Amino acid sequence: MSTLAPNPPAMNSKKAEKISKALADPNRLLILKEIKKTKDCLYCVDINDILDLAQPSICHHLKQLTDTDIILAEKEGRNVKYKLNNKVLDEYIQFLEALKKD
Amino acid sequence: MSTLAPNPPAMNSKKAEKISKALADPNRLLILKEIKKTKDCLYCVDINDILDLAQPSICHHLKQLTDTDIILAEKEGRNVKYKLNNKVLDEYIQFLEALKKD
DNA sequence: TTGATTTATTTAAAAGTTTCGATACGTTTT
DNA sequence: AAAACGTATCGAAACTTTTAAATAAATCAA
Repeated sequence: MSTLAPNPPAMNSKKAEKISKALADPNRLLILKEIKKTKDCLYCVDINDILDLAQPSICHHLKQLTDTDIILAEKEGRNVKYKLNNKVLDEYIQFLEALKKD
Repeated sequence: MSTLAPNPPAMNSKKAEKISKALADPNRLLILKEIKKTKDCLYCVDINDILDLAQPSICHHLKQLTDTDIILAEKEGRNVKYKLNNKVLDEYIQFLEALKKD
């Protein structure tokens, strides 16, 4: 590991702000809860049954979540499946923990 | 403890959504970081030096944070001092943890 | 009591987000 | 190849949030 080009920190205020924004919506929290329920990954197609929203709106919310990497998308034919990114969620939690520790 | 009137859960999606919203702003994250720096509590008056915002805007941001109880306000003469509410932050973190565990 | 200081509220404009219809794109099925 | 299916993008309307000027309210100092 070079001493001249250190890795950027895993989480910073800018990223934490974006993740907070991604979590700041009831529909997106519902999506995350559904992903949890599946125990593995959730198909985009199934979100239509859960949220009372038009397809472009669901797409928009999924984009907010994937853009922060809090969920990961994987294409499977014409479907897309989503799963939680534990790593990023943990980094966000560490950022929050750091607000209290001193 | 009565079995007929159980306590509401400490954290739920609605509250988590509000806290996420409160955290979803760079100025508010800066306020939280400043509170951490003070090691105890931050005076409202000092936030003017930190944020490049008019006084009513600072007041607005502090209200977003106090409304979720993520910070606690205490009046001291004509000043107000703020400190982090570890309890609520921990409850929020537990909510996030619950999104991954199954 | 008067003036200075600090915080809160009101109002309104600017900026940002959410929503959906229309439509495009990629993949599978027939 | 054509139709069907699932997802993504565009554009515009509705809604929410952020900002600050003006002003009010509360406390302190002279």
